[in-house]
Amino acid sequence: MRMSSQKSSEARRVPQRQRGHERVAALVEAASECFVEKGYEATTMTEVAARAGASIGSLYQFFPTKEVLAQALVEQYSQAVYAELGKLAEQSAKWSTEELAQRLCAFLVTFRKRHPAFVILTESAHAPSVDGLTIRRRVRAELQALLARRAPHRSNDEMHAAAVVVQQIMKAAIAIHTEPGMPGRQAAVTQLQHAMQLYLHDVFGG
Amino acid sequence: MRMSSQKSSEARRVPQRQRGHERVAALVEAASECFVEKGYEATTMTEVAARAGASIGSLYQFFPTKEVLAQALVEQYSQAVYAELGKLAEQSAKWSTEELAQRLCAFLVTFRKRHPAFVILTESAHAPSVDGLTIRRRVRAELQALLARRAPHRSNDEMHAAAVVVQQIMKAAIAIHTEPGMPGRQAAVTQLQHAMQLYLHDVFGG
Amino acid sequence: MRMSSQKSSEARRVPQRQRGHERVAALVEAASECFVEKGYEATTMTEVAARAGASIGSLYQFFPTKEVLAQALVEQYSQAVYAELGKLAEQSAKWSTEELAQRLCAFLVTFRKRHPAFVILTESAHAPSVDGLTIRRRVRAELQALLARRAPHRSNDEMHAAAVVVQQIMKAAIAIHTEPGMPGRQAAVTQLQHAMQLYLHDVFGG
Amino acid sequence: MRMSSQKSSEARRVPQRQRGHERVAALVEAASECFVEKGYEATTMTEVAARAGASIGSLYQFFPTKEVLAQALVEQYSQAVYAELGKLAEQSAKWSTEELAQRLCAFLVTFRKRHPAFVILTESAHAPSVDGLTIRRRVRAELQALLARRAPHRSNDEMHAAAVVVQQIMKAAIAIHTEPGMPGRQAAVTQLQHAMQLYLHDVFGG
DNA sequence: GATGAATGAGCATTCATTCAT
DNA sequence: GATGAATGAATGCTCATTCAT
Repeated sequence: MRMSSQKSSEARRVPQRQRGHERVAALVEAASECFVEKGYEATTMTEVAARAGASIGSLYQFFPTKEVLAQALVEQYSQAVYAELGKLAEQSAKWSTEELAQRLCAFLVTFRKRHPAFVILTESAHAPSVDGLTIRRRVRAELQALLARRAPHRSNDEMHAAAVVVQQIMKAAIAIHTEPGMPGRQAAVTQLQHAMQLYLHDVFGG
Repeated sequence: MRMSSQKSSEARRVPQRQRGHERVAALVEAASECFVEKGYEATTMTEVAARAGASIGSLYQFFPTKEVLAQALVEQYSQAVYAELGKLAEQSAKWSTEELAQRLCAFLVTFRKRHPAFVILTESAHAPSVDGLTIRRRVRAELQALLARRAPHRSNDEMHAAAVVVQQIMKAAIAIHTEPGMPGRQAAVTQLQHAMQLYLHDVFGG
Repeated sequence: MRMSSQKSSEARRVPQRQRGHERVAALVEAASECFVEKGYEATTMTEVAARAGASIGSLYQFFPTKEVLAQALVEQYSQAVYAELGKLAEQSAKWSTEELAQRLCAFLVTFRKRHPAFVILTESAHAPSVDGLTIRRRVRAELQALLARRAPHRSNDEMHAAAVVVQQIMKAAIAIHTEPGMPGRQAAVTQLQHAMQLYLHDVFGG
Repeated sequence: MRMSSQKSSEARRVPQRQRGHERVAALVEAASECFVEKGYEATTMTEVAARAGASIGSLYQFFPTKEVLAQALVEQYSQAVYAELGKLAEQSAKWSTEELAQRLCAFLVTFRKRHPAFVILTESAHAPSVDGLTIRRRVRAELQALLARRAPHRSNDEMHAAAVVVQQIMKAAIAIHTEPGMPGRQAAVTQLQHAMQLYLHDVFGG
């Protein structure tokens, strides 16, 4: 007796055997690599399968569409961001503004190192219907909550705007880390942190 | 005897007649629209030609590959950025730090409104071999020069780092302007300007 | 020692247990639905299995190919047609020509309502190698016998030709019943019966 | 200046050069053969192209979809049926009922010999969105008009029903002609004509 | 016997690019 | 120079069938 409706074009099929789980893991890993190296559009399902040591049919067994494949990755990663962001928020209470600025600037950079496909899939404007927007908003909401604890005297609207700014600076940190062959990269990172710190000071104290 | 007839197979052919210039203009315009609407990869040469009211053969007469077409667009636009950025630098001497911050945040946003394809082609990491990197560096250099006039006591390295930060904040402004359906967008923009101002104050005065 | 264990690789395996019979019944039922809804070619083994609540492997346990599956359906139904046609022939002795015409026109229509896959699989010229021809001939033979009782003075050849005509009119009845949204369908059916009656009169009496 | 909107998935592209017309003709011819031999679903675009001596890209240049290809065939043929049916109607006035019956039975059979794909594409229930229904209705309407001239005393509804019956008998003629290896085919055809004649007599005279 | 993962040839379709007219 | 037909490798995806567990 089945319950899940398998529309073949709806959701991914969930592996039910040991072998299946391993396959899916390899597939996801391979897909991640491909997306990072060549972007969503230029990644071919054939190559993903090949890189995972699977047949094309095997790939489609679990991910009925390239889009679903990308969504699965994003889903996986976005859960991780939320979780790690939550942890950051917890610890943030005991940090100085300077340390907070530093941690925030490092956050996405570090995350991207572990899950490189996340940022690529999320930012890519013309990628799939992977809803980067939804994720960005939720991240924003978490940041807003984090900041609000430190500036209880500010309105929600003020905190939202601040969260937007902080989020953009966090993204900027990635860009600086990512740009190939940038001279004085470390100094630039430090300056960005400094800018973040100045802004946070203003938000918390002003 | 023609002057400067470029025969290197990778360069676009320069139109020799009036009619040709109109053609090229229409082609470039059509390409720009397509790239904006669907991104580099998803844009087809056939559609560009069709939208310009030209035949596919005609398009290839002037732009021997899709990549060259994109590069032509970027070339055109990048000249414009440099020029406008130069003008900004000239005028910047008489502005308060606040006004400078505001102008910098508005700069790319305004530019993008006039030339939407520029940012798309430039940012898209996996698009063509359009060298966004070169452009980014030159823009950075211009910003560095602009900032250096106000902070003569700073070293070149310090100014480079500051230019990187400023550039990133300018890009952030685009992102905020571009995100669909963002609530409190105006407040966020204002906050970003504020962050820029705080940072510039520190750079100039500290 | 099993009796009649069919090992020829093209024959379906006969289920040995209670559970197996239920399975097969569900499978056949599901297949019937699929064939009716989407035709032979468009029906996938995977969907048949899913609709029967079975796994694809289970389906192949009993029906080694898609073709065998279709043949099993046709086999099942064709036995039923022969049987029902036999009953019709028995009763036909006591009917007026008018009533006979009416019954004949209704026969396939009624049968199709109970076993919709039969006609689809049988008529579809390019479907499987289901031998619709054989069935058509046997049905024809039964009709010929039925008619011959009423027209003993006619030769076999004459009766064969008449059976062909009657059979075609019976098929026509299905078409009229099946065409979607036909206006005045009832009147058309009545007219077809009338045509059948006129023809039978001629055959029997002329 | 173009006028026709080329939606690439909408309509077929019309050839504009000599070469193009030849290609299209060859393509259509090849498609017709394939559809006849294997039916709509089993026909592959690759084979159509190959049989026409064209590349697959060339085929898609003119027929953006397999469905459009089929529709083009049907369109072409249906215009021909209407025209020939019109001619038949004109001449029918001077025919005896017997001759009319004979001509009607022969009509589709003859047509099918010249355009074998027509019937296949039109009758195939699960083919494309080729609207066999629309064509069938229009043919029916023509038949109704033809019959109405001979039976002015009949109502429209009566004539419609009669047209349905006549059309079905015409289709039956095809079936009899088409069935492989039928013994006594000629006698059967004659009987079908006879049945048609009996029916027409009744309609016209009764 | 049941299950579901694995396979890969095959299909419709796309698109950058070339070339004859 | 312009036009549009030609090309074919490449892509996303399907599905009948096999097989290890």
